[in-house]
Amino acid sequence: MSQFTLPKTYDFRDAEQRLYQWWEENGWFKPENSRNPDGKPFVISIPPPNVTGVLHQGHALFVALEDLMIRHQRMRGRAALWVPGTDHAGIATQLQVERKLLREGKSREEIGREAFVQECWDWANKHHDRIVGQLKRLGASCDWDRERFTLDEGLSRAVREAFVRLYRMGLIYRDEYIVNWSPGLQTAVSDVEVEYKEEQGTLYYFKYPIAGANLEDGPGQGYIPVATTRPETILGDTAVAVHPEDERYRHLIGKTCLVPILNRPIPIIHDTYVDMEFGTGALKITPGHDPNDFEIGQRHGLQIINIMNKDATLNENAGPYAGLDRFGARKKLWEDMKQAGLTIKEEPYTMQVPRAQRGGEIVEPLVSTQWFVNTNPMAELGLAAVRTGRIRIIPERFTKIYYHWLENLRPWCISRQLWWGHRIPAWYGPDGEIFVAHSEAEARALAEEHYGHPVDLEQDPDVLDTWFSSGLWPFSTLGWPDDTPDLRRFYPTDVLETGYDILFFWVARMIMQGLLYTNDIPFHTVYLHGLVRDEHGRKMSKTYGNVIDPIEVMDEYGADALRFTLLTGSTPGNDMNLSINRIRANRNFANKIWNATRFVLGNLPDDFTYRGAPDAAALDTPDRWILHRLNETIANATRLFDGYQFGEAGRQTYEFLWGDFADWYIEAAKPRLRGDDPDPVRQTLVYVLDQTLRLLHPFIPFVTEELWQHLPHLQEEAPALIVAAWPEPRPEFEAAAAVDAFEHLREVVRSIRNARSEYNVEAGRKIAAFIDAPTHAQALRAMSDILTLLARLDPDRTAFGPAPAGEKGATLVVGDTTIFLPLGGMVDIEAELARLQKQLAETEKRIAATESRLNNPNFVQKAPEKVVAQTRQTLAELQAQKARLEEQIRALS
RNA sequence: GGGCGAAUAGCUCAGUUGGCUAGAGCGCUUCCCUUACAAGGAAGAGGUCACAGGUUCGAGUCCUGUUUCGCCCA
Repeated sequence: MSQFTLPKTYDFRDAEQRLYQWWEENGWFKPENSRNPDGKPFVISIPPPNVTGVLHQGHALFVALEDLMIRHQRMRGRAALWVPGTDHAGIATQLQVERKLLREGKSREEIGREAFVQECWDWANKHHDRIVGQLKRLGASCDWDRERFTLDEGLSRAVREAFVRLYRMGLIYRDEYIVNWSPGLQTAVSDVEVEYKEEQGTLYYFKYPIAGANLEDGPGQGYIPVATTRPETILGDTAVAVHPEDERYRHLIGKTCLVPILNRPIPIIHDTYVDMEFGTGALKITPGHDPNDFEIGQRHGLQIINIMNKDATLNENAGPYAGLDRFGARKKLWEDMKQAGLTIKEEPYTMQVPRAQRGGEIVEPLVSTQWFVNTNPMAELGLAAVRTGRIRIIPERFTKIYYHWLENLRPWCISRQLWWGHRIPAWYGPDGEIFVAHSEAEARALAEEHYGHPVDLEQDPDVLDTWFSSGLWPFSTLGWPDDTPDLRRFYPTDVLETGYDILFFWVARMIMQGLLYTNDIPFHTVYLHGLVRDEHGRKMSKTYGNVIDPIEVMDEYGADALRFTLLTGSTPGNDMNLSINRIRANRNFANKIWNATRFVLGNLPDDFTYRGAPDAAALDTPDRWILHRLNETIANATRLFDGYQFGEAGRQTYEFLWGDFADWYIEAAKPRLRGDDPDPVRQTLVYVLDQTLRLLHPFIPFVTEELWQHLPHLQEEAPALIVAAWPEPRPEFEAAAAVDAFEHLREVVRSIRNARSEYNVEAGRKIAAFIDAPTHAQALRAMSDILTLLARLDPDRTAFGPAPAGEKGATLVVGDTTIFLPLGGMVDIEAELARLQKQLAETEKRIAATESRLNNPNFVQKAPEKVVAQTRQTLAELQAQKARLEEQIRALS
């Protein structure tokens, strides 16, 4: 019995938990314990998940990708650090807690701010362990000692510092401005938090009466026809605008018209913004409730009338409609206008409805006093960093989107009328004077200086946009604003990996704020992944019922299967469709590796001594072939990793392990393990497996580590695969001749298997064969054990040399090798001839194509020498094959 | 309206400096429980690489245009 044994099946449930704990206990997630602790660091900051969230495939994908990069770089010898953490997710969390209170029959107003914030903390603390535990299940090799939370003391200090600095630079200001108001959430939200949905609505046409005229005088005389999708905003109109060159209305410019029902006089103005083609060509202007109108209003010095309360009911400015909600008012006003003969028509209209990203309700443009960041100077920095190549975005096409966004930035509204979040560090004096400071004490001191005596201050009740604190993440997590050892050693970070959907929300703001506060880029590479959709490309949603829950998937198929599927099924920046079938297939892959390893271990004697890379001099053709292929696979995988082509690296390694190592090398090893000198084969088996497990570890860390622990190792080897060295190709394993010989053997075996199948030879039956191989005779002879085993030939009746004349059988031509299988009556001559003719025709077709290429002087002259030589060799082989085929056809005819 | 992406086998997808007969998984057909693995093995069927031009010795890959679908921005 061997000392190297493995259970019959892989129990990932046990292994995953055990290994994760073991890695963590040994400190291998920490850069201090890497092979090269003082070497160059490699750092990723986690995109902090919502602390109260539940793991979804988006999390699974980013964990898979980032853990892959971290593990790969750790193996490459970098001091790898993955900084973990969670986000307080202002609106989302506050909504959850409010719902919880509602279930208990309470409201946040009832319990008050302090108690509510405490409830939020309890809620966050309670849910924190769940999301973190789920990240760990995926295998995330984060340094948990460095875990941060966006609301923890250190990060809160960073937020205050950032705010104070921006304020002092004049880049943060408080202003009355039109913002996106979410009536349900009772807060302002920023432009990026509004999504425009195409929805079926109505375009209402009506008459704007001209002061002193009669409606009966008709359009352009008695009234101006105007169209709107939101009639209730008529009540807040402060002008009607027409295009200065519009012949229909030109004469009305400067006149006055009357707001329907309210009869408030407003001017008729001209502005080139007006689209003469749209609607009636005349535009009602509501600066208080439309962002475009707001700007027109500013240009023309128009009055701003706010007709709406914060809960989207109308206020006293709406006259008789005060107290109605916005949609009720719309209906009632339109009815009243109908009665007054002011309406013209209604027509169905597809419009862009602004909805809150969170909650989905219709956002109301509203003028209110908020805090804003003037992002223009930061945007310039952000643009320069990418334009000069200091920061690279992968895939590259997103740089254009990034530029466009930064070039068209509007002021960023950062105040939120919420309770859960970073309180704005601004205090107001009795006369409204603003004191922005790091702390209340500092604010008091400032105030005292200002007023000459101590005064009572009141802190701004609002909190900051969650993305404001997230924007500091890469450096605030490392200790900024303090000059900590971590900040010095690990900043700037290396790669920022996240979904393309938060390029604006998060990535751009991190770049801008990072550049401004740290005088450095926060990372040199942005890697963007796509969305995970269901098998047929639909967005996963609970209402569809097509959600593939990562936890359930891991329960059933293991974390490795999920990771490998996510990693090999996607390309950067593209959405991926996830299917259970694929996950199952990759679970099978883990099982394949497990069983290949069982085979290898089962063939090692008790006294086996592993010597590392095999001695090339002691090796045979199959060994040289697999080592050559290993070299190629290592080189390709490494190159692909360096180019962020992780999926392709994984697929190629998969193909190598399954298609080359398991299907051919192990099969070829079987007879040789029973031979005189099995040691080189054993060394090669262990070595190739060891190296392949290393290549696969970043993709499927659990099963590879578990198996690697069972493999024999050199004395000086690392204690765990997670900290073992990434493989490198070895020049002494280059073996073109062995590759040629073994590939030919593969072709011969396939060809015989094919013939057996075609002639319905029973799978178990061993048959005779004559193999006439001018070029590959020696190699095939040397591998005859393998050949007879794999092709199920009878060794006693397998001969090298031409077939005896007169026998009935099948003739196979592989290059210049001819194989004769004396199958007697099973074969009929007609069928044989037809098969050979078919192969001949195919061969001739390829010869013609190859010749025409070589006959083209341009090809010979312009194509790389390597390609030309390759083509010449192909042609020679094809011609040899053709000669053989013709020979056989003559013999049969 | 502007921009971007996708279109390759029945399904889901790879295919990145342009270069052997375009690959994989699943599904399908036939055979096989051969002591690593039936979650497996062997053989096989299945593709005018959306369409039309162009560049090139050579195009699934580069360029132009068209069609369909999807996304982002205004």
